[in-house]
Amino acid sequence: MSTLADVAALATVSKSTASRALSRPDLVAPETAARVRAAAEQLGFVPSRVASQLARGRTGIVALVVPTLDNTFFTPIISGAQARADLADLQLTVSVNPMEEPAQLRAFERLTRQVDGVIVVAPRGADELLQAAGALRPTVLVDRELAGMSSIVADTATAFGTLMRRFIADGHRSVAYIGGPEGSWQDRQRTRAVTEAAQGRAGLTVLGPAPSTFAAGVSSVEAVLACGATAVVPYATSIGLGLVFGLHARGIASPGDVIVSTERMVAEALGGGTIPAIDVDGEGLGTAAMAALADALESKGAPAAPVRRRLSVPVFWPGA
Amino acid sequence: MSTLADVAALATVSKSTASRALSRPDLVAPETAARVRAAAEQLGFVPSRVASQLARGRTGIVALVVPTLDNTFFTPIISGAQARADLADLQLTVSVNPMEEPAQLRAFERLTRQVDGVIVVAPRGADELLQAAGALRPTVLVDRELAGMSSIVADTATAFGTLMRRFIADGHRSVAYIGGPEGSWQDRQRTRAVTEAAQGRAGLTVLGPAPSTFAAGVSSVEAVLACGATAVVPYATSIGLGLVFGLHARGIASPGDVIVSTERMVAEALGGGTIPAIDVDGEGLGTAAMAALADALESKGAPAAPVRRRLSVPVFWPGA
DNA sequence: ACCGGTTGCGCAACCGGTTGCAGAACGTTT
DNA sequence: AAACGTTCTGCAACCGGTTGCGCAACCGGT
Repeated sequence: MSTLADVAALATVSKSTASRALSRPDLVAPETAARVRAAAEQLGFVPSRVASQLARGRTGIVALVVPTLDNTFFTPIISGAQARADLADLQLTVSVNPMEEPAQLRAFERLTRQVDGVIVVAPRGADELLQAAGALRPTVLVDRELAGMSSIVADTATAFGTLMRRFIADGHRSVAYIGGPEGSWQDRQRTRAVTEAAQGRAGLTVLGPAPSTFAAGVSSVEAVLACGATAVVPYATSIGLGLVFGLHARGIASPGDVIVSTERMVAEALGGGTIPAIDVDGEGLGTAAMAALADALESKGAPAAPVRRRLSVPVFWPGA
Repeated sequence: MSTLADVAALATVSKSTASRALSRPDLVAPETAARVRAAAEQLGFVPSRVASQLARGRTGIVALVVPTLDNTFFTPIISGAQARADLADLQLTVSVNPMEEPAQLRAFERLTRQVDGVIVVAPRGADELLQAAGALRPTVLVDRELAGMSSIVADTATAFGTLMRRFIADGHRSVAYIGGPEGSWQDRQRTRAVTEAAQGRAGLTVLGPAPSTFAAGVSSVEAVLACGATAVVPYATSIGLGLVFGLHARGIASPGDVIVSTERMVAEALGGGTIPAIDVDGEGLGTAAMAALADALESKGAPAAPVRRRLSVPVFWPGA
């Protein structure tokens, strides 16, 4: 393992010059920079992150907190954040933490002290916990908005409203919305949106709350049939998938007798263009969040005003 | 942010004594240790990980490399590893990297140098890449075996063989195995196992290779019907789920006309005890791998012989 | 020839812990 | 009482980069 000192010696310059040549080449003579670079190359020099972290007083690590990995909604967010982190030369560490109980908050605090900034995906965590979290380090919330904090959310509420209006325009008179987990921020937004859209134009049944699982979808078949809905908008992809499965298992055609909106990719696999779908760009959420965080870390001087972005969510309609 | 020096000053001891009092209390007088601890407490002292990493020459970070997060097979592994890492006081950083192309190997190497050890889940990566990886740092392979390297694998091959034998015993005369992604190590094991199990006892059609996706499952319906199989063992849960969907969509009952084995949880949701299933303990893989790695890191002196564990995979049969 | 202004580089002091080594203080053995 | 062994503590040198500051060389301008 060669160190900066080795490189400096080989290039016959001082450690300081070597350091500058590698990290801020504009501060040294081009010829010198080249010599140092060549020396580094020759020795296979890899700067020690730890040492530079210590010297700079920054870890260069950011944490991404997700409530669980069992939900395919979160994983693309991770990928997106990861990609963007690489760009900003930040190390990403993923931590699974629902942020719902005090013990989890403690774990979160321990984590937080070791990193420069945090991205938190906490659909259900308590407001106060999140607020406390944000006080410690620059923080970006994903898919949730909170006064005074930066956030990146997918505007699924609007998309759900659109779906609802389209269903009604298509002649559906009884529509169901299957709500998400208890306490979900997004669920509140979506419920509001679908309610407003249906207002006086069609019968809307709000089912749930339900966990975002396949099983929950399967077992919601009863309720859906009971309320006589001919179109269903489920909170989560997995719920929708379960529901369609449950319907099929009963010999009910979907799409056909009952139509269930879902997420783009799944709609493709299920019906190839015959099913209404929305396209939530999970990776986009991740990259946007990481970008916002990187910006916040950049402008270390000024605390920077909270960023608040809503990513629009396209709706795909059969035949459109 | 108070430092060790502050603590030492408050406790009127030297930095070295303060350090020892906190990390190796047996080396100082009990009374001193208590005083230092009190001082640390009073100042809310949190030792800087970075500083101690630099001094010790160990980062205390381990990396877990997974090929993708889009596959629910990998996520429990992460959770398991995470939990076990906490126990060993190791930071876990998850990196998404299929380890298939040279560029990815370079990224991997960069990552590797920053950590104490690595857990690699690379179902498809080339042997040489993995071997090269292992040379750099203590490495544990998951779900793949390679000469000279530690590995933890789920013994799905045996489980798949059992499924096959059961199907045959149940009277199925034409059975299909839907293979996994090209180059998958596990796929080779499983193909061998099912082939041996079917040997001369029933017609076996090996389909695939196919990516481990829902869509691939849906589009494998044709092939399954074409070969006249009445029982199917799919490589991945997602493939099986897609297949069942596809069958239902065509009005073919499953279970009924065609039976598809799957993973425990899914079987539960799909048919509640009517479908043969295996139960791969993903978390178990993760914890076992992390445990093995932690051990290897502990015994830094001796390189420690490679550990090779196979976790047995239970098979659930309807009515059993 | 003299001067203010770049430009490029090196010295040395950091960042915040860890640890080998030596010495002080005290107890034990002969 | 001398010699020796423990136990505890402090000094100072690390780990490997980063950066403020000062100095020398060199620039064109007058």
